[in-house]
Amino acid sequence: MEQAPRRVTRRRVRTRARLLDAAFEVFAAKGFGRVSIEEICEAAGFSRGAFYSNFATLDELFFALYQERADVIAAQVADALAQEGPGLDVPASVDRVTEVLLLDVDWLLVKTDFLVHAARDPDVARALLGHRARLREAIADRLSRARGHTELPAALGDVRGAAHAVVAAYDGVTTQLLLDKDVEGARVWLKQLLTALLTDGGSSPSTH
Amino acid sequence: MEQAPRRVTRRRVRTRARLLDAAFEVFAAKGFGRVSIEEICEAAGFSRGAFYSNFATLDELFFALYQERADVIAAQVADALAQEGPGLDVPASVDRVTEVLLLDVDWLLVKTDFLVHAARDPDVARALLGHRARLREAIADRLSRARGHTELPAALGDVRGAAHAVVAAYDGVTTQLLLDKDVEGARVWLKQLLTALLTDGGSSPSTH
DNA sequence: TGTATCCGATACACGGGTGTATCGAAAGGG
DNA sequence: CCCTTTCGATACACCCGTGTATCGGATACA
Repeated sequence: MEQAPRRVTRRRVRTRARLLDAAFEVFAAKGFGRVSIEEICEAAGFSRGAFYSNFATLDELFFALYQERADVIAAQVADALAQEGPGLDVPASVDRVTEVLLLDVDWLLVKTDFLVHAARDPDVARALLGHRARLREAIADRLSRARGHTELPAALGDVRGAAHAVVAAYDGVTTQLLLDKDVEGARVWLKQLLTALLTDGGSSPSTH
Repeated sequence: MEQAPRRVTRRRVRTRARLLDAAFEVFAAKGFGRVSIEEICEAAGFSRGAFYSNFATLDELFFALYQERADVIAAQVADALAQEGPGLDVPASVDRVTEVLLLDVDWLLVKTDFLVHAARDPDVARALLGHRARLREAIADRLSRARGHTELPAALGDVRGAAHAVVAAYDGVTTQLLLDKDVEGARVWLKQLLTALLTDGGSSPSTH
């Protein structure tokens, strides 16, 4: 298993990275499924030989691409959640997280392509589900640490239920954003939705 | 403009319908973008000539397919919302609507494909946005008719905001459903989310 | 039933993407 | 500084899907 190359190469990682970056651009522009291997190589300034030397199939590249970027985003979110001491109020965290998320529409496009892809491939679906589960867990942790400062409404059950709701709200807002491309609107709307879900009674922040 | 055929044909509509049905199956199975015109024709039992006689491009067929099915679903939802007199409580409507929605995972697959497609084509996006706006309007109507029986939490602003939230919740639940394929779970979860959003304080229905 | 029209099947030419095999050049160890 | 190893470019054979033009059978109307 794993016939590793003897010398751990160096330019290899560079070209691999360039391929992934180019793939991101092309995927965002045309959508996975309407993209050929050639296009990606051309965008990266390589020939197809470079591709086949680094990946076996387009799916494999797509998976690597998603994993890479998703990990970065996840780290950013974790950062935003972990900042400040164990017990700040939820609204502040909401603000900070919504600032981090929903930034890059291109990423959302690729992400949704990946979702659609995963929906038809059980293995990929498992991976994505795992990723989402980890995200929910981080959110649940944050929420439980905020207990006492802001009590959650009981409607969603325990903290994990609330985390689930947060993710659902995020996905819902994403869907609309993909169509109207209104990032700022999506941000305030997400903030509103989250505070409505997470704070009991949900005192409207825009009812000044 | 519109060079209409003299005689309004008859078998034409039959083959067109068969093509659309076949397209739905193939799209659901493989995803738009990984489907060739030939595949659809083969699945429908036709040759490519039939296709080009009825549609100019795959996109056109996809649009027609979406419009057709979406209209059916929209009518079903409107039905479910319009049933019973002007002022029943919201939870009952929630029950009935969640019963209608989230039934067919294949439809969700195609629908999401269409979303991804629309996200990259402004014209299609406009159409989809219009469809969603009409849906929100129907929901808002229903909610305003229920005023007094169940007061909404103020966090979402007016009734239109609440309708927006309902759609977002639906989209969010859909995303998860695409991955875990757990229709019953999604239904329960959507019901829970909606009641949490729409009833003040959101008394949990499972906290007997 | 005849007949003008329509519809879908067939044939053809073409472009483009795929995967593999081979080779020259870069990279890094000794 | 040489020399082995690795990487990516090039070339080749191939398949598949597209779009169009043409034709024969089906269809609807008189």
